[in-house]
Amino acid sequence: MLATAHRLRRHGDFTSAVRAGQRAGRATLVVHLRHGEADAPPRAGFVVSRAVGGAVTRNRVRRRLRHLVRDRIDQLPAGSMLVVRALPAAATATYVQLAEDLAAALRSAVRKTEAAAR
RNA sequence: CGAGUCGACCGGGCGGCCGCGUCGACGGGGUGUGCCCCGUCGCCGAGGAACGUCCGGACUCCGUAGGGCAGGGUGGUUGUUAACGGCAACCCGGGGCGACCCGCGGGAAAGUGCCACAGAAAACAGACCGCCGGUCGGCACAGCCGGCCGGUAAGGGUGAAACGGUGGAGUAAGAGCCCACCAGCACCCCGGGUGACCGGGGUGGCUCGGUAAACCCCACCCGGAGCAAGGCCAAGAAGGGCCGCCACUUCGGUGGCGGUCCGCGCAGGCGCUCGAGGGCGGCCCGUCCGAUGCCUGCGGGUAGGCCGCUAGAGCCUGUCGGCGACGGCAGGCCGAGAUGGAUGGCCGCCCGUCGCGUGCCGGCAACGGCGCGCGGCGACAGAAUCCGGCGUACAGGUCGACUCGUCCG
RNA sequence: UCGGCCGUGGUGUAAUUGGCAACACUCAGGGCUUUGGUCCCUGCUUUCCAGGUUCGAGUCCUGGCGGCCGAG
Repeated sequence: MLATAHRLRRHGDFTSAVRAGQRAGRATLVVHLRHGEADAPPRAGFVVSRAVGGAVTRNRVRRRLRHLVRDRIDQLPAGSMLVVRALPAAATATYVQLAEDLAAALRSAVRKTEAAAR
C-alpha cells in the first residue's frame, strides 16, 4: 500500500481526476492526471475492473502498477492527482511491458497538463 | 508384476535487493491531554478449497415468538452434533467375480387426476378376432356359410404396462372352479434386534397395474431481518444528498424546475385509559405496546470517524470410551484483520516433469538406464463478522489398508 | 450481504395438463432470370451442461456453468 498521503481515498477524488484530468492511453493502461493544490503531495489511485480478470489476476495487476507508481510518485508535480486504469491486456502483459507503457503514458500526460496550464 | 477399490495428506523449497499492513517496544514532534504523525527494531501476516452462496448455527436488532388456517422445508432406522437437508453405522433395493459402489428410500386397499400412439379393452370391469352350445335361414347337406340368443377368456396381435406362473384334473368350450409346486398380498403366532427389519410356522381371499421429482395424505421442523446487523461520537436548524429534465459553459462546473429521502421546525386535525394509532412476515382469533403520542400538509438535515473485529462449538499431542461419526480427560500453543481495500514486486539457485541435442553402458535392432547442456511447463484460485457442513475447480506428488488375476518360494 | 429473472437453428421468438421441436429473418447450395431483385426447393439444433424421476423430459426434480437486473 502507498502511504496514506499519497493515496486517493474518496470516490469524488477519482471521478474528478478521471473527468477533469488529462488522459493518455497505451495498450495495457490509461492514465488520468489532474493538477491540484501546489502545497499538497501528489496522490495516486488505481482502477482495475472485472474485465481484466478474476480476483487473483486483478490483485497481481494492481500490485505491479503500485510498485511502478511508487518509484515515480516523487517525479510528479506537487498536488497532482493520478488515476491509473488497467485495460484487459494488462492481465497478460509482462512487468517490463507495464513499466514501459506507464512511463510513456505519464510523459504524455505531464506534457498535456503543462500545455493546458499555460 | 499387472488390473482395481477405499481412506488420509501435501499442494513447491532456499536465498538476494526493494516494499506493505496490524500489534508491541523505544526515540522524536504536534496537541483540543482523548490522542495523532514520523523514524528504528521485533512478532505475525490468505486457502484446501479463502470460491459458489446450497443448508445449519453463533452474534445483533425488531419485540413476544400464543392458537388456527395458509406457506416453506425434510422424508428407511438408530445414533452423532450447538444445529443441519451434514456425517457414521446398520436395514432394504440395485450394480460388480471381489474389495466396494449407487439410491429425494414415508403412504397408491383415504380420495382426485393422468397413462399420448397402437390396441377389442389402460383401471374395472368389459370382449375385437376367436372357442363352444342352442336356434333360424341358405347351399352343391356326415358338412360348410351367415344372422340372432347365450356360455367362455385358453389362444392371437398392440403396447412401457393387459388382471398371477408351470403342470394336472375338469368341461360343450373353458376358467383358482378344484389340486400340487412356485411367486406375491393381508392378518395372526413364535424367535432375534433399541429400531428399520430378518428367520420360521399358520390362516385367508385366491391375485390386488403404474405415477405422489401430479394434486394430495401422514410424521417432524420453521418468528422476521441481516455486520451496509447494531452501538457510540462528531457535524448539522443549513435550501443539503440522490435521481430526472432544461438552459448556460472556459466542458471543470453553474443555475432553474420537478420528484424522492430524513433524529428537525411550523401549521392544522385526532387522541391521552370510554384511548388516536401501531406491532405480532400473509389472513382470522387473540394479545401486546401506546401519550415527550399519532395523522396530514408545508419548509427541509446528516451520510465523517470509532467500536462491533477477531481466543474460537479453536488447533496440536497423548490417553480413555465407542464398529464408527464423535465424545471425555490431561498437557501444550496463539495462527491475518484490510477499508479505493495490506499479505507483495523483481531476480538467482534447487526440485519435479516434458522436449531437443550429446557422452557412456546394455542390446543384432527398435529401445532402455545413467550423466551433462539448452529450452518449455509447474494447477485451481485471494480473506471482508465468525464457525460447522455441502457442492464445485485443481498441474503434480506422498502414505496406508484392502480386492482380483498371474508367477515364484 | 440479500433478492429476482433468463439460457431453444447464425439472430429474434413459439411449443396447453409431460406425448412428432415450430415460425420469421439471415446465411449456404440449387432452380427460375441475359444479370440482379422477387419467387420456389433444400440445408443449418447434443433445447447451456451433468445426473435423476417417468414408458416417454425443452417442460418435472437435484447439482453445476454462464449472463442480466435490483435493494441496503
